[in-house]
Amino acid sequence: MNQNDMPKAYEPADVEAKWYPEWEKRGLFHGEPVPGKKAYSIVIPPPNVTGILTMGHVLNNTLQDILIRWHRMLGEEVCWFPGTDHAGIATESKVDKVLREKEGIDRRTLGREKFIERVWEWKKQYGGTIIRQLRKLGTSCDWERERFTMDAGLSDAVKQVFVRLYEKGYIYRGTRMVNWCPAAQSALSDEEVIYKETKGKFWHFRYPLTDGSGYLVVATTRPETMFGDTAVAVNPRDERYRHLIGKTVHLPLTDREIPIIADEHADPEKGTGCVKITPAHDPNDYQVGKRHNLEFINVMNRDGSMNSRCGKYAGLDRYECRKRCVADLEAQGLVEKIEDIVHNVGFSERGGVEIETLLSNQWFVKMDELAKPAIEAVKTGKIKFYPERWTKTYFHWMENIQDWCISRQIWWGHRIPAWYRDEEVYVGVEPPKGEGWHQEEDVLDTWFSSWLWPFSIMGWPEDTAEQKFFYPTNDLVTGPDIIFFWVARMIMAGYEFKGDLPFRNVYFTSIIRDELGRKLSKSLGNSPDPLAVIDQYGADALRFSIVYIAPVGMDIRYANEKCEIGRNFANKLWNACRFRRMQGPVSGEFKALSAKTAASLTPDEVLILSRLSEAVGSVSRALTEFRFHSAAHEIYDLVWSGFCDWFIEACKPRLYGSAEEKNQALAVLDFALWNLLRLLHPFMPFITEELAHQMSFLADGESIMKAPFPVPFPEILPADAEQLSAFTNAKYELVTAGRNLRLSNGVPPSRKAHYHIKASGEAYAAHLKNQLPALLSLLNAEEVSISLEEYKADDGSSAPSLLCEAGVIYLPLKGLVDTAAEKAKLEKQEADLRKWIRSAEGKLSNPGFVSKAPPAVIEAAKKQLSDLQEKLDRVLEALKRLS
RNA sequence: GGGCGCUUAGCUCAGUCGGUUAGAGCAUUUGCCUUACACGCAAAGUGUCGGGGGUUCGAGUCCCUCAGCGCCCACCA
Repeated sequence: MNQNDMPKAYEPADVEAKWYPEWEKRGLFHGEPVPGKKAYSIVIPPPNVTGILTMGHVLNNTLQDILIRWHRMLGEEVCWFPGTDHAGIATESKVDKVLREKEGIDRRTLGREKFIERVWEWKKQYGGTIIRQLRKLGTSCDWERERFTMDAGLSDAVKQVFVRLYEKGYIYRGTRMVNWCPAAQSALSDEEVIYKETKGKFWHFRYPLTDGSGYLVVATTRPETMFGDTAVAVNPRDERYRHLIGKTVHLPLTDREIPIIADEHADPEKGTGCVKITPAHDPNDYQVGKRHNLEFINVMNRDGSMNSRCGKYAGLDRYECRKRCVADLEAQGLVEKIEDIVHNVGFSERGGVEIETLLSNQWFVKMDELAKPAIEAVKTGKIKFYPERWTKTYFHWMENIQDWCISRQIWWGHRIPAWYRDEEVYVGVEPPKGEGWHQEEDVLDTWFSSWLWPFSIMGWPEDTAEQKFFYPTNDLVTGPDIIFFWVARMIMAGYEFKGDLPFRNVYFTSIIRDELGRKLSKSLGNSPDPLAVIDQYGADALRFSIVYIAPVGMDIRYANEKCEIGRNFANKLWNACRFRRMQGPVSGEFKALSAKTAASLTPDEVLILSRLSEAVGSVSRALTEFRFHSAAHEIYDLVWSGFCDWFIEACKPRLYGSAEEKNQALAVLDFALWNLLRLLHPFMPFITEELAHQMSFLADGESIMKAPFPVPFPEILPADAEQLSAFTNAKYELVTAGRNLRLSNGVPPSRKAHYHIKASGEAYAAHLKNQLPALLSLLNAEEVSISLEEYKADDGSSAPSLLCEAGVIYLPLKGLVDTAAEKAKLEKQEADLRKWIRSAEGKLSNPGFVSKAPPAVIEAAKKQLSDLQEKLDRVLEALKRLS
C-alpha cells in the first residue's frame, strides 16, 4: 500500500460500479426467516412498472435504505421487499400510446387478449427500468424477493380477498354515481379525482313555462347536460317561486316538459335560486331525483360525446355540444346572461381530462366496518405516524369513509372473479362449472392489489415462514399524497385478512419541489434526472445531500447544485482517510483502543472521542425517531469541523514526533475513522465500503454492510473528560483569536508568528503549556509564551490582543501597529461586554428571578456575570495602555 | 366553508424540557495553492425570530389574535 494509489479527489463512478454487484453477488441484501433472531422488514412502495426514477423515489428509497442498512448493522435479520405495481390505467394508456405511435394499431382493433399479451411483452422489455435505476442509488433491497402485483401469487391473493369480501357482503355491485374518465373510459374512485380551480362561465337560461305565463331562469355551468334535465328545483321557502311549484316548463332544445319541484337542495342565494336537475349527471341531483322519483337520463357516451338522447347534438363532443347549445339558445333568445366564474372542476388524476359524474353499474367495497380496527390502531398508537400530525388527515378521511368503487373498464389488471349466466351471478376464485357463463369484463382498481402488498408479497394466502417471521413489517416510508390510496387501505387490509397491523411506524416523506417551490413536473421541465445527477456527483452525494437538505416534515426545495454538499463531504472524508494512510499502515487498535492508549489520551483526543461517542448515541436516537436530517447534520459537523478542522490539525505535530506519540495518534485516528465510517455507512454506502477497505479496516471478502453499528464508548474516556474537553475548546477559541490577530494585522501566513498568552488562571496556564506543540501548529507559530502576566515589549512596541475564556492572546508586532483599529476593536468588545453585563445584572437584581428560578440557573447567571466583569476589566486595562 | 402547515441572517433552513450573548450551509468580504483535501484552509460581517396582545422571574420556544404564503378535504346548480 503506498500513498499514491488513492486519487486526490474521490471518484465515485468506479467505486459504485465495483461494490454494488459485489454486494449483490455475495447475497448481502438477502433476508431469510431465522426463528429466534430479531426481524426487521420494510416493503417498498411499489413504483409503477412504467415508471422511471424521480427525485421523489430517490428520497423515499434513500430513507428506506438508511433504515435497512442501519438495522442490518445492528445485527438484525433484515429484509427489504421490493417490487413494482402494474398500475392499470397508467400502463394501459402508455402501451396503447406506444402501439399507436410505433405500429399504428389501436388497442380496440387488437382486441383484449392480444392487447394484454402486448402489455406483458412491453413489461418484460421495459418494465424493469426503475428497478435497475434503484440499484444505481445503492438500495439494498432483497432482489431475490422482487414481486410484481400481477404475479400469479399476488393475483391469487387478490381473488381470495375479493371472494371473501363478497361472501361477507362487503363487496356489492350496484348502479351509483361514479366519477367517469372519458380518456380512460373507465370509472374512477373518488381519490383519483383532483379538483382544480378553473375559469368557466355561468350561463343563465330561460326555461319557458308551459302555461305560457313566462319563464324561469336557471343558472348552470354545464349547458350540455340539459338533455338529461328531468326537473327544475326551487327552494320551498323561496317566496319568489313558491307559486310555480307543481307547474311545468318546456325544456329548450327538446320537446320535453319537466316539472318544477320543491327541494331543499335549491339554494335561494345561489344563482337565480332555480336549479336544473340532471339526476344522471350530478351527485346532488341524483339525490333529488331519488327523492322525487324523477327519470334518470344518461346523455353521454363512454368517451364523453353526447348520445342519442341529445337529438341533433348526438355524437358531438361534450365541449362542442356545449358551444352549440349556447349558440342555439342565444338564437332563440333564451339566454338571460353569461357570467364569468372561477370554480373547482374535477380532473382525472391519470388522464388529465375533466371527469364526468354519471350513473353507472359498478362494483363497490363497503368500507365502514373495515375502517374500525384501522382507526383504532392509530388512535391507540399501535401504529405511529411520523410526523404525527398526519394522523388528523387519516382520521378525518377514515371517519367519513365512502364506499370504494373498485371496478375499472379497462383491460390491464386483475379481472374481477365474477361470472354471469342470464340473471345468475357467480363469484369465486375458480370459474364456475357448466356452460354459458361469461366472466365480468371489468378489472379491479390497481390499489385493490396494492393494499394487500405487505402480506401478498410474502406469499399470502399460503401460510409461509416469511409471514411468520417478517410480518408485521416494521416501518413504512412513503409520501403523504398516498395516505388514502394506499396507507389507510393497507392498514384495513392488514387487520381484515391477517388479523394484525401491516407495519408499526409510517414515516411520511417530504414532497420535493424545485428551487422556486414549484412541484416537480414533466411539463414544467423542472424534474431533474437522478441518473444524470448520480453521474455528475455520485450516488452517495445525492443520497446524503437530499437527506441533509430535507427539512423536518416540510417540502424540500431541491436544486442539483445542492448535491455539492454531499460531493464535497464525500471528498472531505476521502481526503481525511488519504491523509491517514500517508502516515503509515493501520494500527491494531482500530476496533478497540488498548488500555495503554486509553490511559494516555491527550486533551485533543479526549475531546474528539467524547464528541464521537456522543454523536454515536444521538445519531442512533435520531434514526429511531426518523430524524434523518438531524442525523446527517450531526455526522457532517463531526467529520468536518470536529475531526478534520480541529482534531487532525491538532494531532499533526504528534505524528511527526516521537514513535510513541505517533503510534498513539495513529491508534486514535484509526479508532475514530472506523467508527465514523460505520456511522456514516447507512447514508453513504459506497464510499464508506471503499474506504473501509482502502484503510484495511476490512479484509477482502468482508463488508462494512455487516460490520457492527457503533455504540457509545464512555468507558474509554477519562473521568475528567468533560473538563478536559472544556479546556480544549477554550484552547481552540484562543487559536481562532490568534489567527484573527494575524490576519487583521497583516502578518503573512508564510511567516511563523510569535504569540503571548496571559492565561486566565493557573489551571489554564498549566493546560496550555502542556499543549504547546499543538498550539504552535494550530497557530502556525514559532513561539507561544504562556504566563499569568500581560505582554510587555522590551522595545516599547505594542501588541494587539484578544480576550478569550482561557486568557488574553497577544500578537507582538515590531514596528507600527494600527492603534486606531486596535482601539476600535477593543471599544467594540467593551460595548458588548457592558451590554451583556447590564442584562446579567438586570436579571440578578430581579427579585422574581432570584426567588423563583432554579438554583442551577441562578448560579450560572452569577458565574456569567463575574466572568463578564473580569473580561471587562482586562479590556479596560488594554484600552488604558493604548491611550 | 373545515382542517393542517409555514413565516428566524441576502437565500435555504436548524433551534430538544421555556433558562448564558439565537445557529449552520450557501452567498458576500478579506487573506491563503500552509505537504489530506481549492470539491480546500483561515478569518470577518449580517437578525425588530411575520405584526399585536397575553402567561411567566424569564418567550424564537407556551396561549390568544391578526396578516401573508402553501397544502389537504368538502364544494362543479
